[in-house]
Amino acid sequence: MTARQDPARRRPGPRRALTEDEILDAALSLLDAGGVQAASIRGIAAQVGVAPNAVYTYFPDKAAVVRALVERLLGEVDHDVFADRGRPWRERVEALALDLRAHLSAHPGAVSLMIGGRMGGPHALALNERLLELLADAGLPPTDAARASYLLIVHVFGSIALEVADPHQVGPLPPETERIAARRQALASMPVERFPRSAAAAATMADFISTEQYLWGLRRLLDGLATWGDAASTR
Amino acid sequence: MTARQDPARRRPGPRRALTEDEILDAALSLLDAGGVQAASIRGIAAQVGVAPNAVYTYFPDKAAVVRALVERLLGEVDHDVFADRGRPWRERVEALALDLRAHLSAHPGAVSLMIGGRMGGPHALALNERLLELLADAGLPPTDAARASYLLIVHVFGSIALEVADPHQVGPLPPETERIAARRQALASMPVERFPRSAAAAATMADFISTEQYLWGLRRLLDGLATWGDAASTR
DNA sequence: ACCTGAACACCGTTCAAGT
DNA sequence: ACCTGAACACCGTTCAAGT
Repeated sequence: MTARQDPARRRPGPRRALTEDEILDAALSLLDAGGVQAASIRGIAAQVGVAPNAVYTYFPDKAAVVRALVERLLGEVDHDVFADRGRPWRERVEALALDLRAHLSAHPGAVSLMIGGRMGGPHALALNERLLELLADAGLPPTDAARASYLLIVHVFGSIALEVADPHQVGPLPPETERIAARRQALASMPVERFPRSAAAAATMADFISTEQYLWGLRRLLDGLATWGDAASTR
Repeated sequence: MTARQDPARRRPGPRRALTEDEILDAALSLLDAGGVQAASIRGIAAQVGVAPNAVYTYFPDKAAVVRALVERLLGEVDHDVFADRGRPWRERVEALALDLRAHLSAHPGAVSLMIGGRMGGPHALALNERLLELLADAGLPPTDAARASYLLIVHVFGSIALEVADPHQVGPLPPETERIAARRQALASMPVERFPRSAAAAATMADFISTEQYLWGLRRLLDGLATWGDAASTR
């Protein structure tokens, strides 16, 4: 994804005016400011002060830019917060989940890009590796750890994807208090007679801090893994 | 989303040449054949034999077409398979989850459209209502049912989103055997020394039928809900 | 009311040319 | 090797005009 040239033999022409990182900086700032559609090749080029097609000197196509950007964001996750083997494994999973969520929510526009691709770069794999180590520490045999890690990944990315799924807004997620107010307002348009339970559920959920629901789900999931692990060990 | 005209007072001009459903048919066939980018307003118009801007007589903008399409797909889910209150609630949840998965996997291109929006139409709400009824039957108090239903929705849509996340392919998902072969082939490019656990996990998971992993995760999740429900009832 | 042709302001990507 | 201008084949959407 990175170094294309070995810094030896590069004879003619000007040195490159840009770095791949500068291009990704521009892409990310456009993504944050204007959402997915604002992060165009032409927009990036304009931002870094270059002709649109110059970007193709650094990346073969737009998909490569997106992959590199996703990789960079995943690389920002701090592994230390859940690498501490002294703490209970459930706490470590929660720390990882919260850290991932914090990083992804900071760039709502990037979430759909992550889900849209395969997330198979080195940083993605490194995170997966840590999660599998963690589940091995928890006592899960390798096959179960594999399944459990995938389940956890689905929860983390699925939760955040549904959370940021609001095409109206661009830019950073508004503070939680504003989002509660917006949800409450949306309730008014819900036909209560036809969908009484959904209306009641929406009214209840509107007040939840999103992080609360995220962690609640994660804990139910960990409960499921634990009971099943226990059942397996007594089999 | 539908009827814009009451069939009274419509005096001048030609009767409308199309129906909203014909437009959605075209959108869906393009989506299935060529993925999200093929389902363009211009493509739809060409498919139904009309100028691009004629579509705007039926829908205010592309987002409205997408919303209507999502609603239609969600409306195709058969409520009977999980409405039977005689069966155990876990079986009913599994039936719903499998049915939803079958419908969504039939149109891989539509998955990102569903996650990208709010899914707040009548059919989406009707499904949510059924799920909440089901969880109430299971004995969950309303607040817990609300949280649990959201958790289940995250699992269903998150699983399918990650599953179809392969921008290379368009059209229907290949049969499971082909996908296993593809996953096995992708393993070759994984750096085993750097990511031993991920490599082993990928090797294991490659052989799993996806439906198997989907149901495995769902059951862990239901286990978590059950233990927690029990704990709550003994509180 | 519904459809059309033409246009506007965008895309991603390619190609030939300059240095 | 890197960048440019120009072009190609697309988008979604709007507008004035026809019936």
